[in-house]
This record gives sequence, structure tokens and C-alpha cells, in this order.
Amino acid sequence: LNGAVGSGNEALDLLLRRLGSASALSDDDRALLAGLVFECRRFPARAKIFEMGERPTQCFIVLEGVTSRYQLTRDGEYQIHAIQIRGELPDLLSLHLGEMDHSIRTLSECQLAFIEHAELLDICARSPAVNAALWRETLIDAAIYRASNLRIGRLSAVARVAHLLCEMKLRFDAVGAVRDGRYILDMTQQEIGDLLALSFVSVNRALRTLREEGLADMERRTVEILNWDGLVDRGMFDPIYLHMKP
Amino acid sequence: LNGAVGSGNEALDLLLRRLGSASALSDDDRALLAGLVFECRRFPARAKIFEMGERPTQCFIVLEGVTSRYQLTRDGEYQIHAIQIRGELPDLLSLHLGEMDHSIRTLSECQLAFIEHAELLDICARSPAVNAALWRETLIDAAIYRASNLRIGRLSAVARVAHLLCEMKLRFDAVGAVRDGRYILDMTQQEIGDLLALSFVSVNRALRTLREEGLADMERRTVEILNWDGLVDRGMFDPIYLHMKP
DNA sequence: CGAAACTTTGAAAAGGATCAAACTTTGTGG
DNA sequence: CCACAAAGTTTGATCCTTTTCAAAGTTTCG
Repeated sequence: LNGAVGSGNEALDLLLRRLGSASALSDDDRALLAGLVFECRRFPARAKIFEMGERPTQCFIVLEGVTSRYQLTRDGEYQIHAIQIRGELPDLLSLHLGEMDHSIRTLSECQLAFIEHAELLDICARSPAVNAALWRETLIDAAIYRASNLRIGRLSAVARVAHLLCEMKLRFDAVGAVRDGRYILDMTQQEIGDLLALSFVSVNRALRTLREEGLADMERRTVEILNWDGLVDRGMFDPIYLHMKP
Repeated sequence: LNGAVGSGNEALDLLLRRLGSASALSDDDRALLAGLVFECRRFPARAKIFEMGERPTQCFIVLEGVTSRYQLTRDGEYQIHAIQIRGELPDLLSLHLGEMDHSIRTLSECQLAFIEHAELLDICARSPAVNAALWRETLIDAAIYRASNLRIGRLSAVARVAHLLCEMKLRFDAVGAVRDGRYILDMTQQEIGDLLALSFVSVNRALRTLREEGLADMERRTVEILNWDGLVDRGMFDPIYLHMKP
């Protein structure tokens, strides 16, 4: 009956698109999901969403902006495990894993739609297809962590950045957010370093290298892919782990 | 009716212990799981189990030995994402994620019990508790990847090895495989390096450091914890991500 | 017993981190 | 709308951890 409802519809659209992309949802499944209540909330940049040790009773879908899942070592080292963009469901793990073992916060300003765990679990119990689709989402999260392991563990600084730009290109593609080979990655070079386990100086130099090699450019939070095949090659990127449709 | 049946019972015991440790299973749930058919097979060291690109129709539980989930970069760099030991279910992801995006093979000689996906999915459809417990297993796998990200991305060589020895101590504890602070980690230093993104030379030097500091010792595939608190501190280890019972 | 696999140690090289300083962009209040 | 401060980017120089290369020692296994 107001702006929040409109956002709720948008959240539902994104959810249906995302869950339906891998497995076919029946009309019944769609009807069940349509019954969900979405509580839309806006967050400023760098705002806490869930903290390590908490026991969330809601999860959320990202409507706009970038959220991050991260952790600190005891001596203050900061590692971003993963980021989430429009249409992604960062927090399904809290459905079945009581205590948060890491924290989630926004990087950029965000619009998020929250869903009660209880409602989602209820739908899972009624619909094996939705259950499978949500489970699948958490498995893709895990696949992204594996890719991150390989990226951090085995790729050079330049290759790490190239790999990330490839991954984000495909993830933004999935929600139609790439135009003319460009997408907005609303992160600082420091934050990219926190994600790739690089210093911001190394990120900056890697971006310069990619620009000089004519593969990609990033300026004012906008990434431009100049040579997709070349970038894929430089980052040794294989999209299989994203489990997207061909 | 033969040796395989005995192993099947062992597999069932391990499965019930593992799934029951977090959430209470009802007698009905246990009965359902007891109906599973376990196909027990022995594998030599370094044997392929599932390859990237395959679409497994079975998953398995490890009865004995160490299996590894790994990936190769295009230029031949090898990264082990995770290892699995007795009582663990390494391959549940194939339940809902058609194509394997990485490979699985044994490190040591192994005894594995295979279960048909179809049977497991059938039980999931009938029992929300088993569904939740299996889903939870895959979420803990993901948590271990996150821990691995932090370990590889932010810890020094010595801390990485210390962190791993702490993690494996708790995982072996869960199946009662630690005696007098000792457990058998049947991996070479090269393989530990493949897991921690270190050269085998660095692994060797890190182990020497831990020995010199009186924290832990590893000799002939046997790890001995000499000073648990010290080792936890050295590896900045926080067990929260394993989501074990207190 | 012998060969292969694995571990241990030393020395040199490489890649990225850190430190430092200038430059640019963004955001805020007057 | 401007001025200024804060935040972020860019580049150079140096340092440090880990890698690589090399070679000797040890264990395992047929």
C-alpha cells in the first residue's frame, strides 16, 4: 500500500528470477513464494547487518548495492569472504546454522528485503522444489568460496583482479546490470584488496596493468571490459563454478 | 550378509552420529536412514573418485582415510580446497548442483560408503529433520572454505599450519580419533602445502618452528599437540566455524 | 637391498607489502 | 557555489616473506 510494497514486489521478482533460473518452479511454488512478506530497508554504506555470534531470525535478498561477508583475525587482519549484489541471497546459511561465524555489512549504500526464516522454512517444508532451489543457492555460495580459495592461493595479483572482474561481469549480467561491457562495482580499491587478499597498492598496480594490456579498465567505480577473452585468459577464469545457465 | 554389510552398519553409525550431533533425530528419522543402502568400496591412495564436469548419481561418507576436493588452474597450479576424514560427507553438493565444478580424489588409502542420491533425496522429502541436517552439513563445508580463505589470505606460513593442526584436531576428536593429543594426519608435507597454498619447503619450516616453540610436532604422518592453548593462539584459531557442540 | 618418495636444510630470487608523498575526487558546511 | 577537509588513487623506493633451486639425508616399500 506504499513504497515498501512496490519494493516487495521487486524483491519477489528477483527471487523468482533467481530461483527459477536453475530449476523450473511450478505455479504452486510461485504462489507459495508470492505469499512471502518482504520487509524492505535501506542501509547506508558500511553499515552492520549481522554480527558474528548473532542468531538471525531473518535472511535477506539484495535489491540494490553491495553487501559483504567478512571476518577479522585476532590481530586485526580483515578478509572479505564474498560480496553480494542485486538479486543475491547472502544469508541463507543462517537458516540452518544457528550462530553466525562471521559478519555481514554493507559496502555501498544498500536496499535490502528481509524475509523471516520461519516463513521460508515453512515453504521449504511444503515445496521440495523451493527447498532444492534454496539449498542450491547455498551450494553456489560455497562454490564461490572455493573459487576464491584458488584465486587467493594460486593466482598472481593481476590474475586475481582479472578473475574477479570476470566473475562480477557474469553476476551482474544475471540481473541485466551490464551495458556496453560496463558495470558499476561500487567498491574502493582497498575493499577489492580486502576481498582478494592484496594491498590496495597492489590492486591499483594490477588495474593499471590490465588497462595497459587493453583488457579492462576501472574508473570511478565503473568497470569496463575491453577484451573479454583476453581478460578470461589473464584471470584463468572458468565460469563453471557459478552454475549459470548456458 | 558379508563384510560389506558390516561396513554398511559402520557407515550408518557414523552417519547417525554425525547428523544427530547438531539436531535431534526422531526414531522415524533414524528408521528412514537405516533403510539406506551403503555400497562400501576401498580405494588406493591418490585415486580419482569424481572428476570435474561429471554428474555423480551417488555421494559418499568416508569410513577410513583422507579424501580431497581440489582444482587445477590452467597453468597447472594445484589447490586442495578441503580434505575429509572419517565420518564426513564430502560430496553432498552434487545432490543439487548437477555438474561437478572441481574434482575429488583420495589422498591416503580409503574406505568409502556410497549412497544413491535418489535414496537420500527421497528421505529428505519425507523428513524435514534429515533434510535440515544434510543441508547443514553443506553449510559447514562452506564455513570451512571461509576459514580456509582467511587462513590462506591473512595468516603467515607458521600460523596457517598451526590453524590447520587445530582444525584437524577438533575434527578427529569428533570421531574419537585423538589419543594422548595425537592423531594421524595421513598427508605429505607437499599435500599440506597444496591445501594451505604454501610450498612444501615452507610447510617443513613452519613445522620446525612449531616444534621449536613447543606447540606441536608432526612426524611420520602423526601430529602431536604439545601445547593446545599455545597452538590455538599461534594459529589465531577460533573453532566457531566448525559449529560443533560445546 | 635398492629405488622411489619424502623430508630437511642452505642460498638466491621474486612478488607483494609497507612506507611515503603527491594528486584527484567526493562530500560538507558556510 | 565555493572552499576545504576527508577519502580515495597513483606512483616510487625499500623491505620482507615465501618461492624456487639445489643437494643431502631419511623413510618406505617392493
